[in-house]
Amino acid sequence: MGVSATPHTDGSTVASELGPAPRVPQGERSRVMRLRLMEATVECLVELGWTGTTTTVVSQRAGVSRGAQLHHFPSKQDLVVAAVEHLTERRRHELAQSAADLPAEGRTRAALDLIAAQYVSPVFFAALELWVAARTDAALRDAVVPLERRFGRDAHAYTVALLGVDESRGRNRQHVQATLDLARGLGLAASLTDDSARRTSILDAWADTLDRELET
Amino acid sequence: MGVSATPHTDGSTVASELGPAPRVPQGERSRVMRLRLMEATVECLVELGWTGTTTTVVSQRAGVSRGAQLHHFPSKQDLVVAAVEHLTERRRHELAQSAADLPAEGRTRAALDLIAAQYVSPVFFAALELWVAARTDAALRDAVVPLERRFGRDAHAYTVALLGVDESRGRNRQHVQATLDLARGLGLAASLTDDSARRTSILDAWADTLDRELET
DNA sequence: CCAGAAACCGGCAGGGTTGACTGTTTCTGC
DNA sequence: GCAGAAACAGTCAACCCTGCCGGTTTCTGG
Repeated sequence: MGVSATPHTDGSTVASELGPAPRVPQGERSRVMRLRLMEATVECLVELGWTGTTTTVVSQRAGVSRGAQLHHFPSKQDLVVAAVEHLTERRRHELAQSAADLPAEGRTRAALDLIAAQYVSPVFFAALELWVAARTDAALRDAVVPLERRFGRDAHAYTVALLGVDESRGRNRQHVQATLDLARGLGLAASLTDDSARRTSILDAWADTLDRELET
Repeated sequence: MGVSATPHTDGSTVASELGPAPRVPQGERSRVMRLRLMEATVECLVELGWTGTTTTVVSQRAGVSRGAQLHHFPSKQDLVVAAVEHLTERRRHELAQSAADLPAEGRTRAALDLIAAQYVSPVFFAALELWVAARTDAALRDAVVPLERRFGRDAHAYTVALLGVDESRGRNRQHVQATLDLARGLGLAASLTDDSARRTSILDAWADTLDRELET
């Protein structure tokens, strides 16, 4: 056979050759692999939905062999639960990050935009897939409910801070919760059709309402 | 419930036995079969979710042979699309039916209960499954979007009538839409955990707000 | 340097879903 | 009453998803 070209390395260059062994510690390799798989899972949820998120597709998209995948996540349950936790962390992170400084003028309206943005985003759509799938999947539900509860608390606290309201006064607490539930409803609507104009109009009115209804 | 008819056999009963030919016209038989299949599809969506709604399970639940099912709905697409239309009709029907007479006292709050009830119900959960699945399924989306749009219009008109508002005034239109989106968000939340107490509290506050914000 | 462990690989079997196919029964029009 | 059409029944092949398996490579501790 052609002894000639095509030695595996083909790096027929001089000597040095790079240390053939990058020498990556196992803990790090494992961490990266798991992260890649969880990220790919979330991507699949966004683009293909819950039904389209199969272990095979996830491993392909992550560029991970099926064997390696099964090594890190023995069952699909394990993978999905890890992905849910990962996703929740991402949502909480995006939440904290978006706490930009708001203008004094029209602060409420600007805050509503920040909040609504959390619910009109790929990350929310992925969570929505999990949320709906969990309704009829006991195991998934057990994983989703507590995480969502925690996220809900964070979102609530975040909204309170953004709007600068005193929760103990009047019905401020209810108004904040209504704001979040409204945002969820708007996000759900946005998942099928782009209705940003309608949404803007509703939020405009809602901001004025809040300014009148919130007790300071 | 009790699936009546099932005239199979095993009726080892006495004599008379069969009225030899019930003589049911084909059009009627076909209509009944299709209806049974569509109903079973909706039931499966509610209880098993989109993923669990397989053609096999549907045919079993409907008490229809696989052959007959495939005769009426050649592909799963056909079945689901028909079920979506059927479901939309049911939703519109429930809508119209629930227009009970409201007390003059606390009319707004009572109206909100009627509206919210539309979004905290098995029928809504079935629609939710379809809604979410349609996000990543082009064919399903084409079937769902126009129907949902029409239902949205009906729901809007219904809400306007219930609340007795003049849409042309001020931001009444936005407030009505916000009410519906809020209801959607509450329904979504209710699909995972029973939070009726929280929901009641929010609606209480929202009723008062509406009474103040709606321009007469 | 060398066991042993962990990470990684690709193929395979079992189970399930879909839709097509061949018959059989029931109705319709003449 | 009789063809022909529609409704109905049950099975089968192709396909996909999941999880397991033996084997290989890479790292870790001594």
